[in-house]
Amino acid sequence: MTETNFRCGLEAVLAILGGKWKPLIVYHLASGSKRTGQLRRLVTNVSEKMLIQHLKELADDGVVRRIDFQTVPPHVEYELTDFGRSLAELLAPLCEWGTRHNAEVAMIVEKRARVEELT
Amino acid sequence: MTETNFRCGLEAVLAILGGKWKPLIVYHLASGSKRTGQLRRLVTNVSEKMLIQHLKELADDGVVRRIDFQTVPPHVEYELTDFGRSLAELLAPLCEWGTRHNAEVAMIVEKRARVEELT
DNA sequence: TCCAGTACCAACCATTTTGTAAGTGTAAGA
DNA sequence: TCTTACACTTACAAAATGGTTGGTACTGGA
Repeated sequence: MTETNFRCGLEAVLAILGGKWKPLIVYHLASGSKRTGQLRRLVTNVSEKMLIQHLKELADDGVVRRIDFQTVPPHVEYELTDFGRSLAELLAPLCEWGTRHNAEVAMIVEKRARVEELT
Repeated sequence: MTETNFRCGLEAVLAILGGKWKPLIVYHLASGSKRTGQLRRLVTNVSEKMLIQHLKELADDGVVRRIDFQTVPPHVEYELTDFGRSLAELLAPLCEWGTRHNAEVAMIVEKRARVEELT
């Protein structure tokens, strides 16, 4: 069995958080456990299906913990594990950068939209 | 025209670096300008087509600068802009985390591969 | 009795992303 | 003369990811 080897540490992080929604899910869980519906409202544009799927993958990978309160209607909460928290800590500087450069990035996104309209 | 609004700074970062290969491209350019072939060899598993495409997008977004030496055969180098460098700085802690947790992540990846074999 | 709420599933479909292959032009070297 | 190298393009195909819809079960409230 060949050992998985990453060229650099970044590949390892991307292997865990590389999904489209995963960084945002982990980010929102950094402030405390959340129910599925809460996450659905917090994560912009995510569909229910993809939220559930990525949560499942994050749980399988040991990044989040799923807590089923065994009630009806169902009450489920997701929280970060220690492993997940260590990942969430990495996201803080990204958030700060994004907040500082919000205007620049917004311009870039709008410029892309304009270019797309022309093609 | 509606203004692009991000729910959090992380969305802004993902809007720029969210492509599959973009974080790795920016990471490798952090150590200095590179030619296309060099990047191809450094970025694990990337196809030529996707490398070129993501480089183009990063150049369009002002993250990298493309330098054409106007020779034959062609000699082109890519380097980070100041904007790109500020992004690359964000990746350093991710690399460190990934290096520290290399073994854990490798196990996760291998466990996924085993689960996939069973389904 | 009916409806809302919750969390999730499965089937099917759509979209996006990626990969492969063949091609371009031209200087330099074999 | 032919081949190699470079960087990139285009067309087509494949794979991956994502979205929609209808469904499940069951308590509690209207």
